[in-house]
Amino acid sequence: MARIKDVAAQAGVSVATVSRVLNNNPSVTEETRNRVHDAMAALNYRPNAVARSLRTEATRTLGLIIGDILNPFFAELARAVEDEAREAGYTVIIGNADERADQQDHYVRTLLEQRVDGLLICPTAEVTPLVEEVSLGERPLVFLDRTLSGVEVPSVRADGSTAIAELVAHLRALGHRRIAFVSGPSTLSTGRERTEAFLRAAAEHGLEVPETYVRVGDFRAVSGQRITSELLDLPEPPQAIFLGDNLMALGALDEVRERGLEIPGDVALASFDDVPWFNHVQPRITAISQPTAELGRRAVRVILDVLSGRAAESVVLPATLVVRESCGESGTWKEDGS
Amino acid sequence: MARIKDVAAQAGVSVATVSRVLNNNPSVTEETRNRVHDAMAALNYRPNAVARSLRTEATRTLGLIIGDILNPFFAELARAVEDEAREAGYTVIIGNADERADQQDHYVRTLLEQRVDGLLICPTAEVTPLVEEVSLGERPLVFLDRTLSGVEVPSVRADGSTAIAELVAHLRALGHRRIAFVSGPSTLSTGRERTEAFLRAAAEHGLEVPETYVRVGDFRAVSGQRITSELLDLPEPPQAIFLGDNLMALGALDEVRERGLEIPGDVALASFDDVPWFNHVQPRITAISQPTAELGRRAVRVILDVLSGRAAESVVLPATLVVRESCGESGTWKEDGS
DNA sequence: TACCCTCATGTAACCGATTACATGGAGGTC
DNA sequence: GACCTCCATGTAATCGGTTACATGAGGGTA
Repeated sequence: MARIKDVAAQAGVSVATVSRVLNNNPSVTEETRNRVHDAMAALNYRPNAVARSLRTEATRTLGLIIGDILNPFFAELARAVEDEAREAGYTVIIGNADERADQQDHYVRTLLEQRVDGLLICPTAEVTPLVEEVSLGERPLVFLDRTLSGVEVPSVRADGSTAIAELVAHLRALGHRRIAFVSGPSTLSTGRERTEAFLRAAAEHGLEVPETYVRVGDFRAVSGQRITSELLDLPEPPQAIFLGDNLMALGALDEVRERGLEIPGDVALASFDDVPWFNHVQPRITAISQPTAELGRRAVRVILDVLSGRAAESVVLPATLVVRESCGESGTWKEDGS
Repeated sequence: MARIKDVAAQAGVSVATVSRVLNNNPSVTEETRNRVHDAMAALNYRPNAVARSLRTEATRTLGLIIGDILNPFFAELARAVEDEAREAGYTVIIGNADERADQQDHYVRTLLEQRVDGLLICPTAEVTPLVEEVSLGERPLVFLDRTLSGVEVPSVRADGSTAIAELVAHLRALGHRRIAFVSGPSTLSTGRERTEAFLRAAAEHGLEVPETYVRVGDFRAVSGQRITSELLDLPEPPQAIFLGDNLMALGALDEVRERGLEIPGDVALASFDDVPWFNHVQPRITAISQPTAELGRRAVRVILDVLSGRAAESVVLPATLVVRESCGESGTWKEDGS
């Protein structure tokens, strides 16, 4: 493979001049520039980004660690991150942590060794020593979608409080009084905050929420299914179940269907995370929609801010309620555009 | 950030010894090894993969270029590629070509500059000069899911012929005689071969397929919707529509629903690419399922074979028909496990 | 004691770029 | 013509590892 030295020889100039052409340094004559370009074309030259990175101490690469690319929420996030990064001239390396702390750490380590310029992490529930250590400033780091309590890192996420209050009001208006909530792990902001918002809204509507109605899942489908099963087996099962993410909603849907129950007649369902297929099932699933793509794009901008020496400001964007049919029919819904 | 030199100084050895410890060279004394490990821990040393790659001319990184990570088929493919690569000690960089040749080329160029050890490409319809050039052997290259006519590159893909024949038989058994097929671009194996298999199967069942029933889409939802609309507007619309991938099926589903038509009563639908949500819509969509994850894993193994000097053998795995309800009810179906 | 072998470790070249600094030719001024 | 300035280009150090080869201590043998 041709190196800069070969191009220089072919063009009859020094390697410095070729490097200047590569980096669009204006102090190269038009004529020399052309000769160099011709030489590059003739030799089919491809600059070696590895060598460049070693010298410049910058890889123009970002690392992104997500729960699982098979989860449509993370897929959309990843897509947005990649789009925004590409526009800024960066490449993204994605790691699937699979909601496991050890695999998350594997990718953190690998990406740091690869010297990514910045790291975007959707952290798992557990605060690992490695993540804590990196949060001290080893590399620019931004938490995406979730924050970890006790770890000071700029974050980009959605706030669902208002939307959750709207959802509770919606359920209440449809006559549901016994509402259960399946949250994510309490160490994650997405678990803790959503639970608090739910309980607050329920209290405001004078709804009593027994402890058995507030459950903790792990953001995976099986836990949604298991917990739904347990809820439906209660002596007094809930009239509505609100799932903390789309995968647990999928599990809940399966469980309800397996039991031959009707939605929303026998039990109403709602979910955090609006994903495309919610709009294609019968009945369509009422959900709280996060500005997913925007979260991804903003996260990249925050990292780029840090990289260019600006201060990093955390970003919180509002989530919105998208009313469909899975909680019941009513004349009061808003129409959903899609 | 600590360098190997710092570790060497701290441990009172030379950089060569530290390097030997890093690479598990057995000729280092137990005692020295421990001293070096202690020094690494004390300095929080992280080996610089960029420097290592420059010297060893290997990055232990693979490039994967897919149509779009938002397409569940590609997401599953990417996930499998990443899992298999990780197990072999490789990192994967994913690029979304968005079914656009220019963006595909952007990633091919970028990944080559990053010196990925191998490239897995799900090629877009157009054979670009760049891809052709790379196919000549610049880097190990494997085509995934699709092949390009006229480009000699090992490939890993599914063969749907048998499953398509089964699908046509299934449709025929349910009484459908007018069957339309929406294929992908004819320059792609996934377009060409599926069309041929469909026409052959139709002929075997004595079905006449007018030209207006064989359409070419672009593997995106809008084209599925548009073509479905055109098909339904024909003086003699088809009784069943078979879509060449899951996104076009999504578009078709939307179009049928918008017109208030019943599936399968007014029109039957079937799709290539089985994706999870096909099993959660009403009626559940009959589809041809590819061994997606296996395709991804095998592709990585083929690339690793090439990297270790072994001969690369193309892999073709069979796709299978998964009968559900979107083509009609009948006592003769096979049950689908999920 | 002389010689050789083994083996843990050290020295230094190298990978392919970037870039601070050096160089020297062209052109301007007096 | 002497001198200065400007600027296009060249020279060589550098980034942080790996590794071929050198080295020298220690042990075995005659």
